[in-house]
Amino acid sequence: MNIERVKSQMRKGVLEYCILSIISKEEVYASDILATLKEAKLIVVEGTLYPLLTRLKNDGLLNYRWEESTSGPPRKYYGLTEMGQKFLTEMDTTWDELVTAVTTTTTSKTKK
Amino acid sequence: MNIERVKSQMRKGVLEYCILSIISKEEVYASDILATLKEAKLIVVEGTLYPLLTRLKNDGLLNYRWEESTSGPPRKYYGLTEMGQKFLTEMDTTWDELVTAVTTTTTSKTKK
DNA sequence: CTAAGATACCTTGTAATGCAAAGTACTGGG
DNA sequence: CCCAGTACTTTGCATTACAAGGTATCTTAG
Repeated sequence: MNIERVKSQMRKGVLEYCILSIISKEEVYASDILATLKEAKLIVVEGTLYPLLTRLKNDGLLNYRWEESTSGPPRKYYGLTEMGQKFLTEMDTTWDELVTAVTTTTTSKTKK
Repeated sequence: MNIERVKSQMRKGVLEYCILSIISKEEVYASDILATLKEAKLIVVEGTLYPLLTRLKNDGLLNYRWEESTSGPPRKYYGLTEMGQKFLTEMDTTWDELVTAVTTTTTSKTKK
């Protein structure tokens, strides 16, 4: 047990949320997402992101289009589907509730 | 993919944190913890909690003492060890950082 | 044309762990 | 003695983040 494992653990729970949120702002491809997450100190590696994007796409939350690049192979630009947007809204609520729940738990007075 | 799975997913990440926090306030036994989490809308079941408590104990973050009950089998009352308290402090920081990171990610303007 | 390097996407194997469900054990009432 | 209630434990399964390695495309240098 170490603090790194805990951080990773906490990250897991909000990864999908953050990714959907990033994609909702503009069409991006994998490296953009990695960069944005890194900026926010949410470290994620390729091996985590790609399968996750595929999963979200298979669930109908995302779609993508290929776009040529001037410096390498074509990229998959992801966008939110209507369903994805609806889902993101629900996740906003879920996140708020979680923050409230944690705050309650970690700050409430002893009862008895 | 459904919103319930996402909630469950998010919950996972903060479970240990919340449990340590609850125990830090007073010595409690499993059912107390379940009740407190339930109040905060963090649904957890026995099969999740018990192994987790055992893990935290094996990691030296918790200790416990048996206490007789007037209405059933004896109870394990858990308390934080010194190491557990230190760990909890780190988790406080980790949680704050995560909230900041998510807030940043989900509210930041489009860059480019 | 070829080789090398950069970029981008994908796959495989592993370990961790939340959860459902079932099991064990202690207590007191009828 | 049996049953209901309480408390703790165990087993099997499914999910999934991550590390590591693989494949494919494009550009540039020679």
